[in-house]
Amino acid sequence: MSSSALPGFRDFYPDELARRAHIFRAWRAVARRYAFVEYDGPPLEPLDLYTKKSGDEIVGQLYNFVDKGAREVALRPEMTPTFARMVGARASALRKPVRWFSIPQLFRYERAQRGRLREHYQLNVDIVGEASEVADAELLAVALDVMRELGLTAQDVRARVSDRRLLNGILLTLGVSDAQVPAVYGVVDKCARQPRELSAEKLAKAGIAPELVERILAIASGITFEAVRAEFGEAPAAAEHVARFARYLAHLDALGVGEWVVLDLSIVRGLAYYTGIVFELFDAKGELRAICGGGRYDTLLHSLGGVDLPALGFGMGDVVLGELLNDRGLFPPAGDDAIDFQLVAGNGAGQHSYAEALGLVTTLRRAGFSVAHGLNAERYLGQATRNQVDAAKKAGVSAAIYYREDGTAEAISLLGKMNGALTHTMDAAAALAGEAGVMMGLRDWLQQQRDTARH
RNA sequence: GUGGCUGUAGCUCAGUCGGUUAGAGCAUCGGAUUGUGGUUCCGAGGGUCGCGGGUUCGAUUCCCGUCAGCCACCCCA
Repeated sequence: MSSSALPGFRDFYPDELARRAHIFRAWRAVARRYAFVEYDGPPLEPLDLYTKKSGDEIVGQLYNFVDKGAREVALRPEMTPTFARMVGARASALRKPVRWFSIPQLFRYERAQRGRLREHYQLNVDIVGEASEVADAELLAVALDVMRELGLTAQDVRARVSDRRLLNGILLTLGVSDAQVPAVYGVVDKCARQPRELSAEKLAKAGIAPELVERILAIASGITFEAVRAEFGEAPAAAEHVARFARYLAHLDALGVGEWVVLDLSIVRGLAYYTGIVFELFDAKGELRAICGGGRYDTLLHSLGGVDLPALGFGMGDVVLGELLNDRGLFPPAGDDAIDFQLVAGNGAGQHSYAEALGLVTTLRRAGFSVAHGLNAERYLGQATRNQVDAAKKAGVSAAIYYREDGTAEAISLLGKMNGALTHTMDAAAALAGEAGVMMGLRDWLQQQRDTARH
C-alpha cells in the first residue's frame, strides 16, 4: 500500500459513509423535532481557547501546531469553547433559552483504540439561559429520542443520571465534612472500575469513619431514588435537592423517556465542569464505552470569560454509537439511496443509436430519477443482455430500462422475486419528451416495486 | 505515556519443522455466439507475507528493532 489514513483517522468508503449519514440523519431529525437549530464553527481554533481554562497539560491531548502566521493553533477537541464564544458574543441579542445543536468533527491526539479514535463526529446539543430542571429533562429526552430514532430500546441503552448537589447533600447529611467531599468524589467516580477494598482504603485515608465508608460505597454502587427519598427527603442539607430531582424524574416520565433512566450517584464526570444534574448513556450490556455524556454547567460560560447564564448540554459521538448499532444489526441495508434505473440494451438494441438511448437517460434524469448507464457504447451494443442485467442488479439498481425498437420504452423491476406486474411499458416518444403523466406513472410503478419488495 | 497480544490478496483466513513460481473462499474484471433474476460454468487480474536490520548458502518462517492494529491501564469524548 502506498498510503493509508493517519492513525486514528478513518476513510469513509460508500458503505461506511452511508452508516455515518444514517446516524447524522437521526441526529438532525430528533434535534429539529425538539426545536433546536443547527450552528457550526471553525474546526481550527487558537490554542489558548483550550489552554486558558484547562491549563497547559491539555496540550498533550490536542492536535496542535504552529501555523504559517506563527499562530499557536489546535484542531478543536470539543465544541463547548467555540459554542461559549459564539453565544457570548451575541448573548444579549439571542432569544433565551438558546437551543442550538451542532455536528462537529473533533480531534484529539491520543493513542487510538476501540471506540476511541483521533477524530470523531459528535452531536452537541446545548441549552443556554434556563435554570429549571425542565431544561435538564428536555435535554436528556433529546439524547434518548435519538436512541429510539435509531431503533434502540430501553433494553439496549440505559441513561444513568446523577446530581452533584444531591450527592453533596447526602454526603453532608451522613456527616462527611466539606473538606472531605472532593476526595469522596474521586472514589465515587472510580467506584465501578476499581476493587471495593481499594475504594474503602482510599475513603479511610481521607479520614472517613469505618461505618460511614460502607454507607458511602453502598450509595455509590447503586441506590434507588425511592431509597434516597425515604432516607434523605427530609434532611435539611438534602431536601431541596431530593425534591428537585423528583421533579426532574417526573418531567422525564412526561416526556416519554422515564423507562430508560436509572439513578446512579457514581456518575461524576469531569469534576471541574458540571454543577448540577449530569447523565451518561451506556449500552445495557456494559460492553462499550459511554455513548453520550452531558449535564448542567451553569458557571462555565462565565468562567470562559463570557456571560453569566445557566447552561447545559451533551455530546454524543458517532464511534461508540456506530459500534452499538452494528452489534445490534440496526444499520439499514443499502437501498435507501438505490439507483432507480440502469439503461440496458435488449434484443435489437442496434436499431437505435447509443445517442438516442442516452436521450432517454437524460430525460429521466431531468424528471428526477437516478439513472446509470454503462459508459461504453460498444459494450452496450455488444454485451450479452444477461451480463448487463446482472451487473445492474449487483450495482443495486432497482429496475432495468430498455429502449426498444418497437417504439416503446420498458422498465423491468430487478427487485424481489418474479411475479406479476414486473414491467412497465411506456410510449418511447412520450417518455423521451418527458411527458408529465408518463413520468408520474413511472414513478408510481417504481415506488410500488419497492414497496412490494420490502414485504 | 505504560504493559500484553496480533500483522500473509480489497475482506475472512490457510500455509511454510527455514528451501525453487505463497494458496482458498468471498469480492473485482472479462466471457458463456444479443431479452432476464443475487444461481451456474469458464477465464483473468491482484500479495516486495507491515517495514528495517541480524543469523544463515538461503528468511514470509528464527532473533532484534520499528510502525500499525486490538486489549487493559492513564485520561477523557
